Amino acid sequence: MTSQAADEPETVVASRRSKITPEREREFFDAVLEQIRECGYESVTMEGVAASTRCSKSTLYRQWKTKPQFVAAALRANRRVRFTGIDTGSLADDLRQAARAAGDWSAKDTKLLQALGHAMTSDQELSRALREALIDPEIAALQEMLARGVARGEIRSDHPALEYVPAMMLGVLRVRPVLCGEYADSDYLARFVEAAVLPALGLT
Amino acid sequence: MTSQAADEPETVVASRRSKITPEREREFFDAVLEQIRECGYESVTMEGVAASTRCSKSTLYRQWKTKPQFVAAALRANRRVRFTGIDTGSLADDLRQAARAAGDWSAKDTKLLQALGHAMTSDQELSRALREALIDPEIAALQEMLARGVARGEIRSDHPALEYVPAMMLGVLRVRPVLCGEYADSDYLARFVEAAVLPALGLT
DNA sequence: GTGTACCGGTACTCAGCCGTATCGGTACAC
DNA sequence: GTGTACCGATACGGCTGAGTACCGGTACAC
Repeated sequence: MTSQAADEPETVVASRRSKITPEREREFFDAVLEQIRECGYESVTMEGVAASTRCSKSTLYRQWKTKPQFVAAALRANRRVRFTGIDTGSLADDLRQAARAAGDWSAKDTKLLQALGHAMTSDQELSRALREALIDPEIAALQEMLARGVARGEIRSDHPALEYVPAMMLGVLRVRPVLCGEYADSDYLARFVEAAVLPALGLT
Repeated sequence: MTSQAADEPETVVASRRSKITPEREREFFDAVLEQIRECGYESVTMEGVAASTRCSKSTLYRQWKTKPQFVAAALRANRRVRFTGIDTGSLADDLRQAARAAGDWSAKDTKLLQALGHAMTSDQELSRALREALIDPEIAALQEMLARGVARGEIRSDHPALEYVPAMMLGVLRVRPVLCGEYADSDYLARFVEAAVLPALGLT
C-alpha cells in the first residue's frame, strides 16, 4: 500500500497516486497512535487526527477507507524489530540486556496495547496488525535468545520454565501500571530478570 | 446507596426508596458487566442493559446518575474476597491451590480488566472501583500467603523474588489471551507456578 | 501555457447514544 | 377505598462522530 517509497525514488513509471510523502504519512501515523495512547481507540476521531496534523479529513479518507483500516496501517508502519543486536553469547546476559532495552519503549507499547486491547477483539484486521506490530516481534526475539541458549548448552531444551519466559516478561510489562500506577522502566525490569526469571531458569 | 438491604429485612422505618429488590439490582449489574466483557466499555449502552434486563432506561437513571457511576456500582457489588480459605500450612501448596482457584474466574476477570483497562485511566471513580473489585483483593490475598510463609520461616523476608510474585501471577493471567488467544485455565496456571514461581522463590 | 489530479476546507447526511420528560399502570401503605 | 410513589414505555433534545460531497487552489507533467 505504501511500499513504493522503498524502491521508487522519484522518476518511475507508475503515475504518482498520491502527493502524500512518506514523511507526511508518518506524521499521520504518529499522530493517530499518540492519540490512541492518550485517549483510547474509541475516543480517537479522524477529525482529531486531521486537525492535529493540519490536513483534511478528506485526505485521510482518500488514503484509507475506514478508521480501523487507518489505525491498522499505522500499526503496521510502526512495526519494527525488537531487541536488535542483542547477542552477548550468554543467555543470562541476553535477558538482562533485553530487560534494559525493553524499558525504553515499554511505556509507549504498553499504552498502545492497553488502549487497543479490546478493540482488537472486534476487528480482525486491527487484531492482526497489533499482533504483528507489538507482540510477535518481541516473542520471536525472546524465543530466539532462548534457542541460542539451548544450542550453546546453557540450558536444557526441556527445562520446564522455558516456555513461560515470554509470558513472564510481557506479563510483568503489562501489569506493572495496573499494580502500582507506573510503567516498568529499565531498572525494574532488570531487577525482575535477576530476581525471578534467571532463578526460575536455574541460571545463577 | 444500596446498603439498606443488609440490615433492613422488611419492616423498618426509613420509607422504601426503591422497589428494586437486591436480586433485581444484581440482574442489572450482571447484565452490564457481561455486556462490558463482550463489547467493551464504550460500546455498552444504557439502552442495551435496559433491554436485556427488560427494564426501562428511566429505571436505571433513577438509581444511578450516569453510566460510569452505574458501572462503578456494578463493579463494587461484584467485589468479593479471592482465595478464600486457602491456608494449607505450606507456602508452595498455598500458591498451587491459588493457581487452581484463579483458573475458575480468570477468564471473566481478565475480560473485564481488558475491557475497562483504558476507561479507568479517564474516570477516577471507575478506576477506584475496578481496583477495589478486581486487583486489590487478589494482591492482598497473595501477599497474605507470602507473609504466612515468611512467618513460618519457609522463606526469608528479604528474598528478592518475593515482591515480584503478584506481578508474575497477575501478569501471566493477563497476557495469556494476548499471546495465544485463550485464557489461562487452572492447569496452565498450576504448571506455571510449578515451573517458574516456586523455582524463583527457591521452593523445591 | 495548459491540463490533470490531488490537497485542504467546509458543509452535509446519517446514525447512535446520553440523559430528560412525560404518562399510564400498579403495588403497597394506611 | 384512596393516595402515594415507583415502575416500564416511549418520545424527545442535543451532541458527537463516521463517512461523503463539493469547491477553489495549486503543484507537477508535458
